[in-house]
Amino acid sequence: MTNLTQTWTPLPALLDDLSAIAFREFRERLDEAGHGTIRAGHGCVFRFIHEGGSRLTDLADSSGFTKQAVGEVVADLEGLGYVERAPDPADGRAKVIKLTDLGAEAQATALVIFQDLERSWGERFGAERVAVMRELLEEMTAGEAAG
Amino acid sequence: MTNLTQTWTPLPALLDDLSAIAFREFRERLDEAGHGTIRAGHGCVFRFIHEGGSRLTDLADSSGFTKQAVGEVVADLEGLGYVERAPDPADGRAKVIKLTDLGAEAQATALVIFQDLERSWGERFGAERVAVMRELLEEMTAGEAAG
DNA sequence: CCGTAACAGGCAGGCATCCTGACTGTCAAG
DNA sequence: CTTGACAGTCAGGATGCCTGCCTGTTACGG
Repeated sequence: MTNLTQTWTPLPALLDDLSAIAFREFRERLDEAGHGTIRAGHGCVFRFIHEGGSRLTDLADSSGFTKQAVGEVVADLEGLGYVERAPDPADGRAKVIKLTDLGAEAQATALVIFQDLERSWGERFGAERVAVMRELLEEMTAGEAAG
Repeated sequence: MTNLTQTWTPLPALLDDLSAIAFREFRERLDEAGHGTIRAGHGCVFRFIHEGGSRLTDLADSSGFTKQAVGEVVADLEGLGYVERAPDPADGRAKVIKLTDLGAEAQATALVIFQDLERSWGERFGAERVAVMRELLEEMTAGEAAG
């Protein structure tokens, strides 16, 4: 699974491959935990929502998607009982999107799965090396690592 | 760009973030090289095609997409002049998909860009650490690293 | 040989996920 | 109290992938 001229695989391709493997595993475990209806696209909410609630526009800006796209995700999650929308008392235009108890539980479960997966990788491939990779990834993504 | 509860970002999310940054940079340079019409989805051909030509089914199996999806990509690349389809002399059912000279040139250019990008990352973030990441990624993706 | 299963490829249609554009209602500055 | 900016939503469209079905070819068991 990865070739080009059978010799050398570009790093971005490796990143994608590993990401796909990881997310497949992640969703499997999330399903076992009873949250099988959560899809990858829902991450733009779970990943960026604030403790006290977030506005749609904030989620859109943070995730890089449009308001419409995130709005659809939020409507979906609302129907599934993971978030709820309430009018913002401070601004009549806005609505505050908050995780429900179920949503918070799912988010916490997801966090545990991710942490467990990383720990597991450390055991199999070397905690030191995985730590190096994490640190590097954090640095590179922090400052728009292009170039 | 990357939060969850503002504290810790799952590795798969970091992988995706970096991948997105890298591919954006990649496409920009590929565009400068005169291959701006090549899209991400075309990778399933450029990445897995064999030197002497490949069958559609092989490309589909290697890339993990369906024959129909890859077929569409191949038709697209054929229209752009990057590949050509010829009947397989050994099997009347099959067709051999081969890179044209233009396609080979594009593939080579892409390879150089990826190598250059990786070298550049090494300079900015430490060649040693980037090498560790590459090695780790290769190991993890080689054996279906889940678990 | 021949009939049948397996296979390569392609056509049609569907669905999910994202987008742009246009709109309503609310806020804030003059 | 008018005007411009902004929050959110509705409508429509592009894309990229899928499943289902079909044709033509090959390979194998009788």
